[in-house]
Amino acid sequence: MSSMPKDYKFTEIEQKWQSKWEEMKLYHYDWNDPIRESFSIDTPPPYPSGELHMGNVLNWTYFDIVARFKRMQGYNVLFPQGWDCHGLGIEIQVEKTNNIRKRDLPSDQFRNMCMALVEKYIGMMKEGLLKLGSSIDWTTEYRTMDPNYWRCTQLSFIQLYKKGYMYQGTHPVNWCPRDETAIADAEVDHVKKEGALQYIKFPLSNSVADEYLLIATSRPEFIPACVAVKVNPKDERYGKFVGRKIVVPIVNREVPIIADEAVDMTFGTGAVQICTYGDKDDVKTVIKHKLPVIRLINENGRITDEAGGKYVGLYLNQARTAVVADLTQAGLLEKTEKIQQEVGVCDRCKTTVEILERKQWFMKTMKLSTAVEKNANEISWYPDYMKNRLIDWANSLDWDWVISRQRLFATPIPVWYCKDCGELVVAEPEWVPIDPKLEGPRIDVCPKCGGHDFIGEQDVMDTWMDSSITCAVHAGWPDRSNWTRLFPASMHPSGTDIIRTWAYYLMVRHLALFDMRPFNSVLINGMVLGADGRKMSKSLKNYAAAPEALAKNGADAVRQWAAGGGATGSDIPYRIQDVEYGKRFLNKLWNASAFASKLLEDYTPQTTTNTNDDTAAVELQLLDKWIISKTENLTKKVTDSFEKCQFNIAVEDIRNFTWHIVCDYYLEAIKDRLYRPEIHGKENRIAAQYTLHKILYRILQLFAPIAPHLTEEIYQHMYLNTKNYKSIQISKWPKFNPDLINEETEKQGDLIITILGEIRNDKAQKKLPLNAPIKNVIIYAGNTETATIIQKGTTDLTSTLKIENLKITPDKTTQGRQIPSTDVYIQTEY
RNA sequence: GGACCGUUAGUCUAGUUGGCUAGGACGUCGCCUUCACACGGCGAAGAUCACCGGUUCAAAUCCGGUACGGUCCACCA
Repeated sequence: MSSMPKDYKFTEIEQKWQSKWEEMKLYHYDWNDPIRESFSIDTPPPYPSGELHMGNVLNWTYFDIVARFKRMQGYNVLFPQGWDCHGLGIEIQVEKTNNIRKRDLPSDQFRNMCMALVEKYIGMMKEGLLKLGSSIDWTTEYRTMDPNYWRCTQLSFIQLYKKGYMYQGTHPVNWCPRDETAIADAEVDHVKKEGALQYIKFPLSNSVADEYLLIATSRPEFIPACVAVKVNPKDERYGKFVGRKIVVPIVNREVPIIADEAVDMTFGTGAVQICTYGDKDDVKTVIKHKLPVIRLINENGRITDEAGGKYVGLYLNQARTAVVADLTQAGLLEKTEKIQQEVGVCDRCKTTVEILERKQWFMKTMKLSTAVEKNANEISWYPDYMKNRLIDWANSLDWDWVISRQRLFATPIPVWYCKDCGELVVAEPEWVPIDPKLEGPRIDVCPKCGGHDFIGEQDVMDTWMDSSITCAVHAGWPDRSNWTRLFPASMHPSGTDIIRTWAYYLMVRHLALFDMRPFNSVLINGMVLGADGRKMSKSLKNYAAAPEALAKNGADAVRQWAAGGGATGSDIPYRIQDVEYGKRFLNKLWNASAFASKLLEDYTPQTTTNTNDDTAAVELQLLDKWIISKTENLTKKVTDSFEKCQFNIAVEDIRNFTWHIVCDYYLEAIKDRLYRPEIHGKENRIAAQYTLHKILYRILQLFAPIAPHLTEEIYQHMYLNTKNYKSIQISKWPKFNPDLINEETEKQGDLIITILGEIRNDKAQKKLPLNAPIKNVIIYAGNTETATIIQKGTTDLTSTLKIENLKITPDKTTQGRQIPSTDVYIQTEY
């Protein structure tokens, strides 16, 4: 036992332990341990986007608590850390900060700029994770832009190609005209926008009476690409026209009028133009009715030669103005209405997404939906109801996953095309990592035509292709022969917002690659909101910077907010008061420990590493047994809460018990026994010391996963000599001991505590200090049994309350202060 | 429009299998400088547990409905 300084200086102490833990290699996964069971966390590699944010703090606190808890339970814990580097976000930022467009400079130069920015961001985020005290095994650190990770991603592509999961096709895809790339459904955001609904006359062909249909559309610029008009066959107005032809204005092309029951008769005019492609519904209609496709726009959102006529080269919004003007002039525009519409925008650059048909690479994911649902139902979800998000998403998809992107900073698709015959050459596993834009295939001639020249694939892979194989990569695939012992991962942590991407893509990739699910449980975190309950954003002025919060309050305080701020999976606001409360609790625990360490200076406990094997050498008092019983109950509750990832319950129980039961009552009650053994007896003093020593250690252990730094510091001062663990972080998690639970003792102790509180209350009402002496106290127990119980607390009552004469009688009375819902009455005389 | 979640004191929240005299925090008010801690202690006020109905000896808790809020998804041409 070494003496503890008066104040807890979190800045110094947290930093000290962060580097000491690293020196001790405390968090390294032991790849060669054949005995201990492994527990692996599929740490989602974050997208380096700048400084660590509060959302990261929440996530990493969650699974760091799990990692520390599991480690103490004796598991060989794998807590890896990677960085998901590629992506449109970085490309856009590099363009913005350097004021360039990526296609204006050599691709490798642009990619180097991206890598430099990513490295800068990784540095910032890593510093944040270290300050948070995350027990990451840094020997596992990787970047998805590293050649070795490219190799994994490309290898998985080759294997999936060989298994028939990867194919090329010309299917309409979501297209961002600004970034000139295809994007997945999951990358499309929907925003509300004010739009105009134009009512346009489409003349019927071969009509003697100049009949026309009125078409309502919010996208008149698509008229040149109109391939049909659809109506609901049940619609009395139009049913009779089905099968006839109609003339598309401006281009004067005849198109069929088709029947489709999906048409909403109440919206607009009930007659809809089908254009290739104005929206996703058009795509479905074209496929269903086998309609021709007229390509209206090209990759950068301009009108094509193919369809454009006089509008060639215009951007869509320019074309709209021109088309509307032309329609007005022709007298075909009947009216314009304002409407609220929702449009899809690119989630990175917010440009309106268009639908474009272009050759792309796809992964056959649709056929895995049943398997996704089955596996989602078989794994554990914390909280359970979140599994619906994955199942619903899998079942709602309209088409396969577009895995190709037309970008630069990404993993290349390892394929080539024969210049002569177009034959596809896919890389062999031993060729990767490889960039087909820079290198040719490692064959001499085209296997089909014998040609010598090849063109490398220009498209690259979706970033999710990198990050959706983490479970296998973390486990050691493809290099470690025994990687399957860490697969599936024990736990995959995910945010509510990325279930449909991360959890889904992990699921389909691993199912397709290995016919195995990637993880056995999912831990869900909610979003971090501003203190006002709204989404945290710099523009709303409710943004809290994580590095600042950590520097100001320390990791252990911020971690308490993250763990205790709300139920697992629910969104939690960042409330400063919560952090400050956490800070005050640390202070309380520190002071209580410093106090205890003084009182325990002359106490020599048995040296043991078995938490359940120490026994008191002396007879314990009622309150000693009472607090030990309560501590066991707490142990059970906290262990259960951690098992179920209910961190908020664990935090609250530990704090309330420590602060309001141990400090406010138990510590107050035993003070006099500890101070004055000459009055209360040496045995009584040792009993209190034994109990205090035991319960404080227990509290530190239970709290260690949440506040690792403070608990470590106290442990090192007070318990290192007797407990034989070099760190509390690897001490053996306490096992709940039902033998130490005694409900009768707890009830009796509670009665003593209630009496204590009642007499304190009496002093308060008489406006006396709590240490004011009381001359006489008579407790009327009401019966002999109760009197005997209260008798057991005599020492603690008299010493805590400074009672000079305490008389306990089994007599009944109704005079004085009643202990609520009992027959016990108290009379005091000062 | 669909799915999921929520609605508990001025504010935030706990209450997982129905037994609660509804727990805690922040804030408010009063008292106490007490020999670990004023970053403290003791105490007070403050809640018809959104609303309506049902099941039950018993409902904040279970069931049905309504209203409001949130999140995700899908969407109207």
